[in-house]
Amino acid sequence: MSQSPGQDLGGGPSTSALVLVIEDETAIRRFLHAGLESEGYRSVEATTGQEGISQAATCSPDVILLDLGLPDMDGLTVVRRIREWSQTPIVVLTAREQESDKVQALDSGADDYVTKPFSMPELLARMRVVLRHRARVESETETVIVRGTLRIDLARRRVTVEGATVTLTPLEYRLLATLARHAGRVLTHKVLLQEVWGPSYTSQHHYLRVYMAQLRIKLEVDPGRPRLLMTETGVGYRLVEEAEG
Amino acid sequence: MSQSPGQDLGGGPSTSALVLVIEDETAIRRFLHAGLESEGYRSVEATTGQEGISQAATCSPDVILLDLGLPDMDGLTVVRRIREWSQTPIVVLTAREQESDKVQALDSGADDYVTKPFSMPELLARMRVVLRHRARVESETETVIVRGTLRIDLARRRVTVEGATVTLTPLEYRLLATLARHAGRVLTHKVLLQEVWGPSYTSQHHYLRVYMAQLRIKLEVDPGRPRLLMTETGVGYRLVEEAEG
DNA sequence: CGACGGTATCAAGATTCCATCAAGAGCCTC
DNA sequence: GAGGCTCTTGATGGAATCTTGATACCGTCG
Repeated sequence: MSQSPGQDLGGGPSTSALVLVIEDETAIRRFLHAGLESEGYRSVEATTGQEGISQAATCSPDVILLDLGLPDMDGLTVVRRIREWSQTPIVVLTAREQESDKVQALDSGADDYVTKPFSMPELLARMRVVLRHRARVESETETVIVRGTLRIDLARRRVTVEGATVTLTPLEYRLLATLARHAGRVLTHKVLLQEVWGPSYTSQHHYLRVYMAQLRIKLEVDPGRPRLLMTETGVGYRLVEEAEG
Repeated sequence: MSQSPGQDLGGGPSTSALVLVIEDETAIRRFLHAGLESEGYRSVEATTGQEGISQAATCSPDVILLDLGLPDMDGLTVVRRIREWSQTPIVVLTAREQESDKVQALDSGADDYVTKPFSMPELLARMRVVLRHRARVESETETVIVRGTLRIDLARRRVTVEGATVTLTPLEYRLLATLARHAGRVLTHKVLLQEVWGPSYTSQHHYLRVYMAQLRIKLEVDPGRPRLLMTETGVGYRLVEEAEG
């Protein structure tokens, strides 16, 4: 069952998986680099969260190894930022062994959590797991969604209406981004609450109402008659599939 | 990004995820059962590998928790046997912390590996990870049923007649979706009521009549002479197998 | 023909769900 | 600590949906 990084799904000549390593400590970075190389993976490195996020966008890696303890920004934020537009598997790599850290990272969108000191064989095995998931679902979500005058750029985290930038609060943006990532489909109240607020808020339907209203005020031409953010009574909400006339 | 025990696109009254627990030690089984129940998961239990494998086949769980140290057979074998025909996520649960065990289990097809003593919150978080993978796969599988001018897109929860979207109430949709999932077959009153309204409504035949009439008004060309939603007098209802001329 | 079991249709409460306004709490900046 | 922004929470009216009862239909059988 074990699967080599050089797995070739009928593509080009040498398609070894590309690993993005986001890690500030040089020693560990070298260690990882050596281990990955010996298994035939190609790797790209970043030493800050900012750099990591932009690398994730530009070099479209097959898997991301992320140290939570970066100097410039919170690791969880890095996970969430990447998840806003990318489904690339993320394996978190950290010295923190606290249960709450693990839960938070996993709920933020990480696919696995390995605590230092970790063993390279185990890390590699866990990478194979997330890679074989990915092999099954090779889907690239588009990063720019346009619906009429509304434009959502998930990678740049920018929302414009008729060309003018709309400033959204963090929660407003997350809600909109979640809907945008699944544009055209209904997302249930529960799913939305869980993705935007977290697993323990699944019954706070009220939050959704307030924030959907807020988004409509900022995005819709006539907030009373939404044409973009539709409500599916008793089920949830939906961002329209196509711009309508 | 996390996924709750109950993602529900109108599939039924209360669809919480089903967890198969394969564990021989009673104490741990109880502990797991309690933890799962408090999060709203339903669970099924097996105490041997054999039993576990057959349960995995019969009750089609959403995720499997598997103890590697079963009395009757090797845990790895259980993983492999299940993987021969099923993609259901498997989280391995064991006292063995040896690196080689982990690697073997993961490479055999397990999706995660948690060592005892484990914390329930962490286990639940890891379950959410594998469940949301699964949810993504499922939501991207297109299931579209076409009968003449009627088109039912189960993934998008969208119904159109001659291209025009028909707005259905939650109950209307659930009823239609249930019929559509078993298209061609007769569903008895009892089954329909149970799937759509819940187990305690199996005698409310009246509801069915009202809602079938409603669906026919919205979907049929001539509601008085149904060509799609057929009545099987004394038995139940049926969505026609093929579009008829 | 008339009764009967099962079915279809209609419409009016009852209930649930949704949009909106607004005030208070928490947090960060200055 | 003042001010601004954001998030949480409560209250309210209104819309959509569900439930329920009354009534008409339709074929079968006595």
